[in-house]
Amino acid sequence: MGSLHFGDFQLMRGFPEEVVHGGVAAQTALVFEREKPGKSGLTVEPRAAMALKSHSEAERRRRERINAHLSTLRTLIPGTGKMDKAALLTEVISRIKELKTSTTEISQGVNVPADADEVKVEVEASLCCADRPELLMDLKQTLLALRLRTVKAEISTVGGRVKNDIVLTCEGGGAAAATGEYDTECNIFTNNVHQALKSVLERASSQPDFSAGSPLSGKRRRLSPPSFPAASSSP
Amino acid sequence: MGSLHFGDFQLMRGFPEEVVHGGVAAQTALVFEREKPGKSGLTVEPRAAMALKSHSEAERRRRERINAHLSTLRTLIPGTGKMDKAALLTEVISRIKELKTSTTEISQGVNVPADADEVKVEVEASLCCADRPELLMDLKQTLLALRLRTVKAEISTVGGRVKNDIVLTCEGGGAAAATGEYDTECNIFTNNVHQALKSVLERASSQPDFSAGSPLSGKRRRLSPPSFPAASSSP
DNA sequence: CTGTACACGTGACCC
DNA sequence: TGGGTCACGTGTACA
Repeated sequence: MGSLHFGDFQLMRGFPEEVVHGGVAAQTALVFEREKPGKSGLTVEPRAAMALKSHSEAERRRRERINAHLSTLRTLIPGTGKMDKAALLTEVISRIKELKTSTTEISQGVNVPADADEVKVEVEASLCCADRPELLMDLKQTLLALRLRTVKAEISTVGGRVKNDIVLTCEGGGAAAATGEYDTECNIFTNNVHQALKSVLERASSQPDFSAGSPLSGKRRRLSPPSFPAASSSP
Repeated sequence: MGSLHFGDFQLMRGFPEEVVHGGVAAQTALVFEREKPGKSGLTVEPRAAMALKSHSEAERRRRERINAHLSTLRTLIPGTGKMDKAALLTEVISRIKELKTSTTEISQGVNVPADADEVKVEVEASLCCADRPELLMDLKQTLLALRLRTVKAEISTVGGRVKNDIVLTCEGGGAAAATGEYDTECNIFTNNVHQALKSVLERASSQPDFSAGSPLSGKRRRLSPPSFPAASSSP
């Protein structure tokens, strides 16, 4: 699938392919036209000519297949439309490498056993509501008041709505997870986190809407905006 | 990099390439060797022969470049060592497609904002230790005793060591996240989870080893460590 | 005029 | 023995 709908970059490199087909090399092949019947009663030259013709046709099919695959590769990787064959393949291998590393990074990110025994407990919270100008600041200060440390944060907005995915630990909980400090520091109800986030939600609802007339019906993603993981706040 | 150390599948298809180089077509090119100086004082046939030779050489370099890239693609995708060129390209485009879809799936997995306001709080715990036969059963019962519900679990083992990544909520916490039930049910210290997992760890350590000699000395990566920009410690 | 890039046909090779 | 694949040299177009 998806092989012939492309721009036919390398097939139309001059003539409409029939003219090329009866080109120079084909004529040199027809130069051997003689009258010499084979010993088996069958003329051998027409057979040889037919074999040669089918041979060249098979080769032409092979080239078409390969070039069709190259064209689909061009559609898969953006920006390679007018590239060289070799440059296209270079881009292909770089894409495969970076995609492979990114997938393995993500999937085995927290998935490889460490060499030391350890126990880690984190709180993963997500808040989804309509976007407000001061939402991020409010959220940040609320979490700060709970003495929680932000390990990871991911924010995405679509159609005026925002979703914040946060991973939290208690202060110093990362390194102290295997020690006794963790136990004394991390006495926070998940309850507390939940209630705090609900308070953020309520405060946001009591204020005027951020995007009044939102003309965005199309999808629009926004990954990790520069504002959220701001560490230092009001001292 | 990484182009000539491969098995040289298509370059060694018969002769050692020097014999091929002086093959049939090259001899037919040398047939035009005559003595006929051009009117500008310079002989034209040797020039044409040289141009033709450099042309074929350039074409040969181009083929080598493309085939080198194809060889690196063979090294990148396992199992394509003895494949056709077209089959190799087919495998390449399928790999690119699946890698692309998997990355987008992972990255946008929990990333789309929901249509209703909601707050969700989960506990994400990970336990990393040497593998034991009864470890899983112990872990399961321990979490059950805490009235926690396992939302997601990921277990990976390497070299006799095991890592369990678990995402937990209180019983019925998933649907009741936006209601008041959640608050009354989910009064569990993350502390408690941590201590319970530590007890599992201690029970595992007091029992005979599962795989005696663990030969793991290779490097192992661990992404997303608690190295995120830490919020200011003391307000 | 000099490269560079592409498609083509052809000989050799392997099932 | 054909059908399939490969590398090669060549003709041709474009910069």
